[in-house]
Amino acid sequence: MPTPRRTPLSRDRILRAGIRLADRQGIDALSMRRLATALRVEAMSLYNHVANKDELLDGMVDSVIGEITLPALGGDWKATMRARAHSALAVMTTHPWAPMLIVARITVGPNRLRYIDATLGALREAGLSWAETDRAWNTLDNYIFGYALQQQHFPVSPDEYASAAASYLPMIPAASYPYMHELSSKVADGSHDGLPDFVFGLELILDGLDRLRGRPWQDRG
Amino acid sequence: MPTPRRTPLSRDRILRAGIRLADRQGIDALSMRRLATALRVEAMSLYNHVANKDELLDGMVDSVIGEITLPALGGDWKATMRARAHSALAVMTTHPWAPMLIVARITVGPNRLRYIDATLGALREAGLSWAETDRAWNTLDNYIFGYALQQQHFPVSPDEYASAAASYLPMIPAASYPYMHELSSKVADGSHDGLPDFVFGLELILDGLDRLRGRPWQDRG
DNA sequence: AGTGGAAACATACACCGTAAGTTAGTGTTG
DNA sequence: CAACACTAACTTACGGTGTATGTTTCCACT
Repeated sequence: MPTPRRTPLSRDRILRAGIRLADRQGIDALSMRRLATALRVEAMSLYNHVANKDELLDGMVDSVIGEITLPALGGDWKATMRARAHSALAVMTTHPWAPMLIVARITVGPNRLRYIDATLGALREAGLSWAETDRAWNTLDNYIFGYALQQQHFPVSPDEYASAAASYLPMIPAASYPYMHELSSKVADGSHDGLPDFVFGLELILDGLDRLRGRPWQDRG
Repeated sequence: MPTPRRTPLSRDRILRAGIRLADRQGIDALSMRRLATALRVEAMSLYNHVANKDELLDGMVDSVIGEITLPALGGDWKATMRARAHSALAVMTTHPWAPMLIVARITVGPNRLRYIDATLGALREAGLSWAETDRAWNTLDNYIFGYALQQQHFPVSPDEYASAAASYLPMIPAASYPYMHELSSKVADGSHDGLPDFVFGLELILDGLDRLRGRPWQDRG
């Protein structure tokens, strides 16, 4: 027997397998038994490395947050925050189950701490007060993860969006829902794409922060 | 036997009981069996009125959305949208389980349709193009529900926030997380409340939309 | 060679959503 | 009034869940 017949389990191996499984089969498919099977092991063996399922999910979340490229200090703050937002969204797109868990459990792992710290740094060095930095960070992340959630659960894919709008149109009578009806019509006939637009809200917020930044001195701490 | 010994079930009674149960015990406590028990009935009887648990949740969600006061047409658009946002947040605070379900399942009931339609109307009549209206609505709702989610899962209550920050401080060494550490210090010593601030991001977005609105004509449809 | 401890396995429990089948009560019709 | 159809309740059962508890295997060290 040259190779050990049992490759040993480890917390890291479990986390990676969990992420893989959730990526491929969806978060609902991630049960302790199924994850164990994927690792060719019995369910209870996992408990030697993670306390329980919640801790497993926390670990997966923090690992995924680690994939987001950290904002760097010293450059143009707006470009930095823009890049951070797009990186976060990209990671959330690769792991569609992640945003829900991120907002559902606040527990912070080391990666999340690092992520928050770098964000605070970029905003603070951009000239915002501490209070403004705190609020700016929250506003950005609320928007980013809110967008990721909405995008993830969208029922139709972008390319079939127009045809979907056309087929839903009868269920939105103009008499009851005039604006909804007209907007859907525009999507159906192609005069408006109707696609979710991450950039729109992001730039709105960034511009708003910029105006705040350029404001004359007042309650700054 | 003057009164019927069994008060008949109904979809509406089930929905209301579900909302009550979720409000009081949390959404995890809402199982078909427990809900049935609360209604003094067997679990399977519920299936005569709702197709399955998902449909039950959809009904609860749409009912809750119906509690949000609809934006009215004709007034100051900004005040209207501000009121809408605060009403939505208030409803999400009364039913803390709701925002998660709202973003998790896109299915639209009549109340949600009405809610969206009124929102589109207010924005459209404020002078935004259809594309801008669509994007503005999404930006606002991403922020509102993102905020509600974050607020709901916050681990400590506002009044013990400062003391919580003080106790967490040792876990955030200044060497590893300088900005996070300093921000937490400011919360601990009371020089920054650190509380989530709904208004900050909301007004940022509303101001941004206002600037868009006053912009010279271009791609407007 | 023997032994201690880590980590795997096995069993069991209470709970979940719901398919399928059965029974009770009520309103309609002959 | 009797017979019936329908609705909506109940009962049972199945395969799944997270995990507490107890047992066994195997490796690394003396």
